[in-house]
Amino acid sequence: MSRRDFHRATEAERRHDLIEATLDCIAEAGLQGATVRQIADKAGVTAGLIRHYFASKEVILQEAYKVLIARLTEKAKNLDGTPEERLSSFIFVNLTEPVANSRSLSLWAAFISRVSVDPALAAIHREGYLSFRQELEQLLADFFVARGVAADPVRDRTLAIAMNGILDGLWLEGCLAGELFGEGELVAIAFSSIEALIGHPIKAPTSTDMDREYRDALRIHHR
Amino acid sequence: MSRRDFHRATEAERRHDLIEATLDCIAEAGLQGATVRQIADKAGVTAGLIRHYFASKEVILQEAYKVLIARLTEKAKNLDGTPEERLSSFIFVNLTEPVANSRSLSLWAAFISRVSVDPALAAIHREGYLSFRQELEQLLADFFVARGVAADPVRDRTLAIAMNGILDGLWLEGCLAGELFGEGELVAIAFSSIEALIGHPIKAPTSTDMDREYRDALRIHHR
DNA sequence: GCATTTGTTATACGCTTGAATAACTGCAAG
DNA sequence: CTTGCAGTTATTCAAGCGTATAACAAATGC
Repeated sequence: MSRRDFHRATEAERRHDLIEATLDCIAEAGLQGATVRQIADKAGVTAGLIRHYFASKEVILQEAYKVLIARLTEKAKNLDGTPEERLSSFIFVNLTEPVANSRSLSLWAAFISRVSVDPALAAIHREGYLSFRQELEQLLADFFVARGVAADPVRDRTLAIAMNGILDGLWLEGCLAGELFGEGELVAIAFSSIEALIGHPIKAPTSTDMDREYRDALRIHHR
Repeated sequence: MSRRDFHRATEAERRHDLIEATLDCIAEAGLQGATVRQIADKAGVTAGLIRHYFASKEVILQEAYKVLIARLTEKAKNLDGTPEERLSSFIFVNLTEPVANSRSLSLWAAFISRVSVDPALAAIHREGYLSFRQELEQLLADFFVARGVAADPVRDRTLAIAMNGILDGLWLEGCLAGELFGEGELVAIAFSSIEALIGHPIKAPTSTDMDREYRDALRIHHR
C-alpha cells in the first residue's frame, strides 16, 4: 500500500481537471455516478482535494454546468461571414458534432433534471438560455436587414423562440436517436423548416461536402 | 413509538401508489431524491414493502418511466375527428397542459439522463419514441390523403421526424421557461412552423377560446 | 376456531456517501 | 539551512443508501 505520488498543479489546471472529470463521470454514469470519490479518481487525485478547490459538491456541479453550457454555445457564437452565412452556420453548428452527440445530451439532461430543483442551477441555466436566444435574435435581425426587410423586434423575438425550439428539438432527436437518421438528414430538415418559417431561403454553409449532403436530403420532401 | 397501522391494499392499488410516489419524489427532488425510504414515506408505507412489489429499485424506476411515457403520449393518441382535426389536436395537445409543464420536463429529463447509461431504460425509451413517431406518421399520411395529395411514405417519415423535432423543442421551451411566453404563443409558433413545413394550412382545434388565443398570437409574425 | 398464508412493519447489515480532520510533502522566504 | 505554509494524501465520521430478514397482523382455508 504505497502512497499516491504527490504532484502539485496550478489552481487553474486543477480546477479544470476536476471539472472535466466531473463531466466525464456524469456522462458515463449519470449524476448519481458523480461522487466525490469517482471524480477524484478520474482526475487522478484523492477525494479530499475536491473540497480544497470547491466549497461543496454542489459547487463543483454548478461550475461543471457552466462549463457545459459554454461548450454547447461557444461554437454558435463568434461566427463570421455575411448575416446569411452566420445564420446558416448557426443552424449547422448546433446540429452537428461536437454539439450534437449523445454525450452532450446525457450531460444536458442530467443538469436539466435538477434545474427545477436547485435554484443555483436554475440561475445558471436561465442566463445561458437568454444569452443563446439573444444571439439568435441578433442573427435574425441582421439577416433581415441584409435582405432589405424592415426591422421588427417583435417578429425577431418570435422567430428566435420558434427557431430555438426547432433547433432544440432536432438536436434532441439527433442526440437521442442519431443512428435512425441519415447523415445530414436532420440538418436538412432544420433548413427547410426554418426557411419555411422565416419565409426566406437560406444558403447552406460554405463546407461543400456538407452542403451537397443535406441539400440532397432536402430534396426528399421538397420535391 | 407506535406501530404504523396495518392496511392491506390490492396489488394494483399498491403498485400504482408506489409508482406515483416514485414520480412525485423524482419531480420534487430529482432521481437522487427518489430513495426507497422517501418513496415509501410518500406512499404511506414502510420501505420494505417496495421490495415486496418490485424486485429492486431499478425495476420500480423502469415501471415509473413506462407510466410517465404513457402519460405523456396517451393524450396524443385516441384523437378523433377528421384527419386535419386530429393533426391539429395532436399539435395542440402536446404543447399545453397537462403534457407541457415543468413537472413533466423534470421527470422526463431525469429519465433521459439515464437512458444512455441504463439499457433497460433505453429499451423503454426507444419503444415509446418509435410508437409516438409512428402515430404522427399515420396522422400525416391520413392528412395528405384527405387533402387529395398522393401517398408518399418517405415524405411522411421525414415530415414526422421534423414535426416531432419541432414539437419536442417547443415543448421543451414551454416547460423550461413557460413564463417567458404569452399564453398560446408557443402553440401559435408550432402551427405556423408546421404549416410552413408541410406546405398546407391547418385549422386550429375546435376549442374556440384556444383558437382565438393562438390565432391572435399567430398574427404577431404572420403580418 | 385454529393453522396457514400473505401483506406489511420493523429492525439490522454492509456499504457508500459528503464532509471533516489529521498527517504528510515539497516549494519558497528568510 | 530551516522554518513556515499551502497543496495533497490518508483516515475518520456520521448519515443515508439498498437490501435482507425477522416479527407481526389480518385475511383465508379447512
